[in-house]
Amino acid sequence: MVEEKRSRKTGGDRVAVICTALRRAIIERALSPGDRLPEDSLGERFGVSRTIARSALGQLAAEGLVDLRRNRIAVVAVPSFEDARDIFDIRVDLERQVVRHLAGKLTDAQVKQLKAIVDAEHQARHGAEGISIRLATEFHVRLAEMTGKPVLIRYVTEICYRAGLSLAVFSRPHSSECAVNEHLELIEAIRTGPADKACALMDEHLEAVASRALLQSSGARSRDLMDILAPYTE
Amino acid sequence: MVEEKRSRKTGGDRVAVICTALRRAIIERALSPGDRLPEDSLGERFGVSRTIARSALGQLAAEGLVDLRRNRIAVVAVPSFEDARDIFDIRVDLERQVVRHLAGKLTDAQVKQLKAIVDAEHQARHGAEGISIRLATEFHVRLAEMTGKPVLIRYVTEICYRAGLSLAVFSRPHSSECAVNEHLELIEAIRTGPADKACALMDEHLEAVASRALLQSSGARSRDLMDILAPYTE
DNA sequence: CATGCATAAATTGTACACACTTTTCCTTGC
DNA sequence: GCAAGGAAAAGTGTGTACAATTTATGCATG
Repeated sequence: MVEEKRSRKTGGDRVAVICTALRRAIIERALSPGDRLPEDSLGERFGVSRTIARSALGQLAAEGLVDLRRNRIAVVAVPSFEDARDIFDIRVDLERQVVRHLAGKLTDAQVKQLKAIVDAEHQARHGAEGISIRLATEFHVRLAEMTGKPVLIRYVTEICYRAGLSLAVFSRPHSSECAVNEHLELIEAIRTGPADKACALMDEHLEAVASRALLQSSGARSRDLMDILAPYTE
Repeated sequence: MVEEKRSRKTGGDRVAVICTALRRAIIERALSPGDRLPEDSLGERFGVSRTIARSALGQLAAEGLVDLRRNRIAVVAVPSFEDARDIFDIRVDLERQVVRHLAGKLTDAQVKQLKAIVDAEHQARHGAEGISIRLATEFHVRLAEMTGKPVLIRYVTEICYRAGLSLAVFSRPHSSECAVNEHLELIEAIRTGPADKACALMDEHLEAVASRALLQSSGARSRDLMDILAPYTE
C-alpha cells in the first residue's frame, strides 16, 4: 500500500471513495446480497476510521444498496421480488424521460462515447459476468448524464444500481446476453428517431431485461432455506 | 429538558428524530432555502452530540433537502428552477404509478383517512401557509403509502418533500389555495373511476400545482435557528 | 475610505474511547 | 449427547478531543 501520502494532501472525500468502491463491487457481484459489511473491516480495508466507514454505509443505505438495522451489522441489501418489480417500474418511467430529452439531440461525440461502452460490453461478453452487468449499467447511467439534469441523473443512477442488485438476486446466469445489440439499436433510435419511437424502444428494452430475469421467481429463490432443505425432508 | 429517561429505555433512533423535525420545518417553511444548519447548534437544540446531528444532515443531503459542501456549513437546499421542473416531472410519473395501483381499490377506511387530511387542509386554509403546504404534502405521501410498496413510497415521499421545497423558492404566497377541492376530486376519481381517468386527474392536479408556482419570490430575512426550531424540538 | 493581510473565532473532518447490544462459543448439569 | 446458561468476543451507538479549514475581525497601509 503506497497511496498513503496522497491521503493527506487531497483529503478528498474519503466517504465517496468507499461508496464508489462498494457500489462497483455490488454491481459487479463481487459482493452478493446479504453479505456482511462490518464497519471495522471496511475502515481497515480502506485505511480510514470507523467513522468514515459508517458514514459511507449510511449513504449507501439511503440509496437502497445496503440494509442497516440498529445494533446489527450492515449487509448488502436483499431486494424482495416486489421491490425488484417496483424498481423496474420506476426505472422505465425515469429512463423514458431520459430518452425523451435526448431524442434527436445526441452529438456525434456523445454517440461515440456510448458506442465505446457498447464495444466494451461486446468484448466483455465472454468474460466475468459481473463486468458485463457493470458496463450495461454504465451505459444507462451515461445516457442519463447526457441530459445534464442533476436531479434526473441522480434518480436514474440510483435506480439502475438497485436494478442491478435486484438482478443479482433474481436472474439466472447469462440472462443479459443479448443486451449488447439492444443497446446499439437504442443509440440509433435516440440519435435519429422521433421521441416516441425511441421511448418505445427503451420501454421494450427494459421490459425485456426485466422479464428475462424477474418473471421466473421460483428458480431464483434457490437460496431459500426451505428449498435447500426440500430434498432432505422425506 | 426532561426527556432524559426515555433515552435510556428506547435509545430510539435519534438521527431519525432530527431528520423528521427538519423535514417538517422545511416543508412548513419555518426553515427557508439557504438557511444555515451548523452541526453544533443542531446538536445542542436536540440534546445530542455533533455526531448525531452530522449524521442527520448527511441523510437529508441524500434526500436532496440539504446542501452539504466540504468544510462548509450545511444549508437548506436551494433548488434551481431547472431542478424544480425536473422534480415535478419525476413526481408526475411516480404519482401516476400510485394512482394506477390504487384506482378502484381504496377501502372505506382509506377513503376516510384521506378525507380527514383534506378536512384538516380545509381548516388550515386561513392559518399559517406552512401548515397548508405540509398537509397537502401529507395527502400525497399518505396516498403513496396506501400502495404498500416500500420502494415507491420512499421515492414519492422524497420527491414530494423536494417539490415542497421547490415551491418555497419559486411560488408566491397563497398559490396553493384551491388544492383542497382538487384533492377531494382526486379521492373520488381514485375510489370510483378507472385508472386512466384517475391518472389524468392526478396529472392535471400536479401540473396545476406546478404552473401556479413559477414566479419569483422575495424574502431574504435572516432569523435565529434556535427560535425557528423551538416548536419542533418537543 | 477602501484594501489587504494577519490573526482569532467558528466550524467541519476524523480518530478514538467507552458504553451498550448482539453474537459466539464454551461450560455445566441433566 | 444436548439443552441452558453465561462469560468472552465482536460489533454498533455516541460523545469528545484535536487537527484542518473556512469565516469573521481588526488593524495597518495606500
